[in-house]
Amino acid sequence: MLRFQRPTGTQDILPEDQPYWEHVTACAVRLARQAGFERIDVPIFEATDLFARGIGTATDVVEKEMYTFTDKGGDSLTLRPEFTAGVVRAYIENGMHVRPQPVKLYSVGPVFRYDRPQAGRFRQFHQFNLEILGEQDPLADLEVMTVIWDLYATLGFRNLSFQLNSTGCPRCRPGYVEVLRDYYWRHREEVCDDCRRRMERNPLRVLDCKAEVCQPIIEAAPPILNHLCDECAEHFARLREYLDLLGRPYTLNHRLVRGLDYYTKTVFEVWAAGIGAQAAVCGGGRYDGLAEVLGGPPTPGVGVAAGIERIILAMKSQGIPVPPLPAPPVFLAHLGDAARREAVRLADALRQAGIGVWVAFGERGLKSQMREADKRGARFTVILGEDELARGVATVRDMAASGQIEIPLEELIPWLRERVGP
RNA sequence: GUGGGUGUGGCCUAAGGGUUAAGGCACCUGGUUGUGGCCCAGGAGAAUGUGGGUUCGAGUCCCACCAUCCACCCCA
Repeated sequence: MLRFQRPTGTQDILPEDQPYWEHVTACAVRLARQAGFERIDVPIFEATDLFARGIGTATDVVEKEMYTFTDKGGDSLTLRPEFTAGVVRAYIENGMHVRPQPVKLYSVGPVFRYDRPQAGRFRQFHQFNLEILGEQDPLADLEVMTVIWDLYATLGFRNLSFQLNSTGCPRCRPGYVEVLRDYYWRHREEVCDDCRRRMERNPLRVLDCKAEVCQPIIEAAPPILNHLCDECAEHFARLREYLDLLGRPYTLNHRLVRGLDYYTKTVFEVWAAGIGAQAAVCGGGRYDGLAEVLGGPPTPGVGVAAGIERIILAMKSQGIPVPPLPAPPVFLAHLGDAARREAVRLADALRQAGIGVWVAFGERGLKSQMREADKRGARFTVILGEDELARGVATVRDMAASGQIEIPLEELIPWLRERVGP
């Protein structure tokens, strides 16, 4: 009977899964750097109010998914449910508006949401995050999209679906919301209870409703794209023009509205098949009003967050392979006290020389040590016994070829370095 | 927060209400002096999620709780 187990919705990422994590994050970081993004690390917890104001009090994330606690000083803190609010806070707090604009930042790490876990959904999960701050050019929108796009392509994905929409800005959205309200008012008897409530609190979200009865209503609803102001329409048109220029296929989805309040203009998600009902592997968009809401100078911004667990799930489901992590190529077996002392010295010298070594522990028979060498996947097993010691040599066995030769101890390092060296 | 499925060694699986809960994988040790994989032998490892109840008797039936999985909601 286990005394302790991991908290609900968390997971242990075991060694056998690490090749996926290593590969995904390494690819993501490489692509981000290549496009000029610099790394920023922000705290895992922040003032609760930062998220409440940044994400929006009417959102599910803030209403019911935050891990909030009071610390010993009486401050209300919250484990970050996303990166953007913290990154924008850091931009403001560190006066990054005086740097050459825009500032392009990436982050990787855990985020936390109190949800009921299910396939592809966890309470602690990990995101790879990109933000471009201080730039209103739709080229910035394009760039976060293409870096993410290239990440999926580099990883080897096929059949991903890019969903794109524009949700307007404070100038045009209120007008559209009115049009939508009128429309829903006329259909108030036909839509679900949730949507009647949504019309009051968070009108755009009705477009996202999955209820059967609402589907025909949504289909016939006035699309927001017909109600964008000139600026938003122009922005969206240029973004689409660039996407077409690059030949990046996407699906216009006028129902895509996103759960966070801060989005303006561009919103997008990428969906993957085969990972359960939670198909979104990333989501993002533009948030031109966020910096001001957080007390900073007016600063346009656009960003994206990719869920690493979901990427890995989708890779496994699609059978996408990842390179193995390097393990020590040399296993050092020893027999007897004197040989063990020499083995300790030798292992130290090999590692100093940059050669990875696994040294056998304990006093065991050679058979046992050979079995271990095999399981550890060593390319060479170096055997040091009394015999070898007396003659100043080591037996080196090539595990795959099943052949072995003796090498004088003083030649061992160069001999191995030549074959497995750094 | 709601609904459904599932809980037997580390993992997978067996046990028609009736002996000391069986097997496979993995793990460890041997199979002549110091040699891995295949094979063989042996070993260690579980009071069957927890607590009640029904019964002469419960891994098996009932209830509750917990955990987990899937789905709703929402999202990464």
